[in-house]
Amino acid sequence: MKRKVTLKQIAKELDVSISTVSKALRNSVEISEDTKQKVQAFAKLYNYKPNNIALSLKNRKTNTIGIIIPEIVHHFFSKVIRGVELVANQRGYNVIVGLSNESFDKEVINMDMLANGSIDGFIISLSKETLQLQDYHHFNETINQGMPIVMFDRVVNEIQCDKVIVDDFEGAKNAVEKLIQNNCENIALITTKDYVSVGRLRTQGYLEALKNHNKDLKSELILKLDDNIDYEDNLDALENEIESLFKSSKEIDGIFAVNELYALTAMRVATRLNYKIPDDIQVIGFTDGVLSKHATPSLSTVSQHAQLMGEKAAALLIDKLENDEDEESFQTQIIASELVERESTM
Amino acid sequence: MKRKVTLKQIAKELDVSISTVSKALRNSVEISEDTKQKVQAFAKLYNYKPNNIALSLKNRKTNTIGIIIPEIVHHFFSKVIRGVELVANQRGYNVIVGLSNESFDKEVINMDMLANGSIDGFIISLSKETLQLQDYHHFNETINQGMPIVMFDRVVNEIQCDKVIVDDFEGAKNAVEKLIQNNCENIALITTKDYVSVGRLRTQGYLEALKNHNKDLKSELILKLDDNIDYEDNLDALENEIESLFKSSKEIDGIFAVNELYALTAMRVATRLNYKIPDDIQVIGFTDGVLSKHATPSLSTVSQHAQLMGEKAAALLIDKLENDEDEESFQTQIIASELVERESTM
DNA sequence: TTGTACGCGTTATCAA
DNA sequence: TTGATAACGCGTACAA
Repeated sequence: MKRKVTLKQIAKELDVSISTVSKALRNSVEISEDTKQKVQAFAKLYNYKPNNIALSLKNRKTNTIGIIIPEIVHHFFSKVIRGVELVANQRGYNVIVGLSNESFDKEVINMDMLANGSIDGFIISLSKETLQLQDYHHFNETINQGMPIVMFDRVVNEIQCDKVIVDDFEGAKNAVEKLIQNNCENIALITTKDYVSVGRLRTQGYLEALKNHNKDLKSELILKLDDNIDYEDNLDALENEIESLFKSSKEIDGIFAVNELYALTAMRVATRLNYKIPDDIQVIGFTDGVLSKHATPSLSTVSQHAQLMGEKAAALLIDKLENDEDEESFQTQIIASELVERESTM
Repeated sequence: MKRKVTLKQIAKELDVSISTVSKALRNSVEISEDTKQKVQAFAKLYNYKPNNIALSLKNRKTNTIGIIIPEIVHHFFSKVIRGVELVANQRGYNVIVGLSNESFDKEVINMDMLANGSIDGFIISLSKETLQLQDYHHFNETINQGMPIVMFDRVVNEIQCDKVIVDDFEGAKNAVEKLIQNNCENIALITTKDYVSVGRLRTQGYLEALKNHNKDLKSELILKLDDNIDYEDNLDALENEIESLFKSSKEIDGIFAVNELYALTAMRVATRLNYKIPDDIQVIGFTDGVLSKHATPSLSTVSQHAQLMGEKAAALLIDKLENDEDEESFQTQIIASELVERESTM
């Protein structure tokens, strides 16, 4: 087992100084051809590679970016990571992943672990708990220490940084207008409580669409679910909620749901109640997930272009890292959503 | 914007030496209570945290582990990451993620990027291309340089290291025996070409189950698909292949598929051909994915316990990292798979 | 009780 | 053309 070889070892072996070796390997003109050849050959033989940690310390630059997300077993977030990784790698950066698991404390701990020199900047989507507590001190502290942050998807006005978001409002509005176009008269909304920013915006998009088409807002058509409950492990509860919705208003002929699970479950409940999709009821969800495509009938969705969000976030961050001029200007990039029509709409 | 504070700055500010500060912060008995208090108060005020990079360099230990996977937008792999991250964080490690994207070259590049000091050890699942090329030099080099590797799921005998795998053979055998128990007479197998180790083992499990129950092997019941084709973007092609299978042998009443997509598509094709599931045909897939649970009918699967694999892999790696005694003994941990029965079987 | 010196691996600057 | 030195930030053995 041969340990990793260092400049020092090469220098000793060849009986030259460390700095000569360093220069020779970087092809400095200061060094004679002879020495260069000798050193380079030796280095190649022993597969010398500079130690990244030493370089990071010296350059005060790790070439690593940290991404903190609430959950990784989720298509949206894993696609974002894929996008981040793609751009990061292209530009010579590594990606270190931290999971907050929707917990404020874990978010803080993870950031603390990384903020002490391990990375050059953060890409973050807020945990639900953080959104509820509205405690953003850890972000502001990090930013104050000169470490740039790019937030995506779940963002918040209180934090001054670059942001990448999807046009939740427009996406929702377009989806609902599509349903209206398709002659839906009573469009239900299945959404989350308001503290999750994206849920709120999508709800507003729904309202706006109704307003634009002079449709009355009927409160019995809106189902606000507690996003803290993991309905994935509790499908019965979710089905019951949705069934109540159907029963409280028998004329529902369209559904817009702010996530995949709600939309899918709505389809299942509707089918069980003998509605035909899309003839009796049309459904659109807001998601980048895979379930929609494989559902029967397949579910029309508002696609969020998660991977693109990741790519943009990484590009934004790296641009900031590599532009020394620390102009304190922040931008918010908005990714256009896209309505993907499948069998659940006409 | 206050930059991160260092020992040096604190020392200067308080007019003591750097080492005094260092010792005071670590509560050394060498330092007077007075000085300690003063230093600690100051450090707290300025939120001093030791620089990880400097520590890594000094200790030649990064407390970071690298995980290289073929693909992140995939439930199996993201669950593995979740498991790795869970254990790593508990034990004070960070996780840096590299994606090979099923490419040999990217696998090598990613490992090179990380192997030069950035991490203490690797957790890896081989890319398809690596499995095909059977070129494992980069792993052996890494191991020879004293960096431990733990491989999971897609492993290979040629590499001497710790491994975590699911009992693909047993899992497949049990699944097929379940179908036999449920009175299936003609059980088809939808699998991949043999270079992917897990596909091969699952195929062998199928064969073994038939043999154990004195069933003849009918080659027309076995469909071997090219795993290099991304059927997710090419569902029609997949459906055609499977439809041919059905047509070449009309008596199929059971299907075992080595992944979720194959199983799901088989169900869809069967339904289209007017088979009733599970009455006419029963189906079992091998997967940890979400599609199975939400499919109609829901799909029975052999669960791989991906998160547990990640946890075990991380524990194995960290154990090795923290046991200085470099006994060269490698173990292979086998995770028991579990048959999850849903509506596609009786 | 405090401070000095050294080393982790690298590069840049300056001296020889 | 080559080498010595300092610096990045930290911890520790040893000296004062």
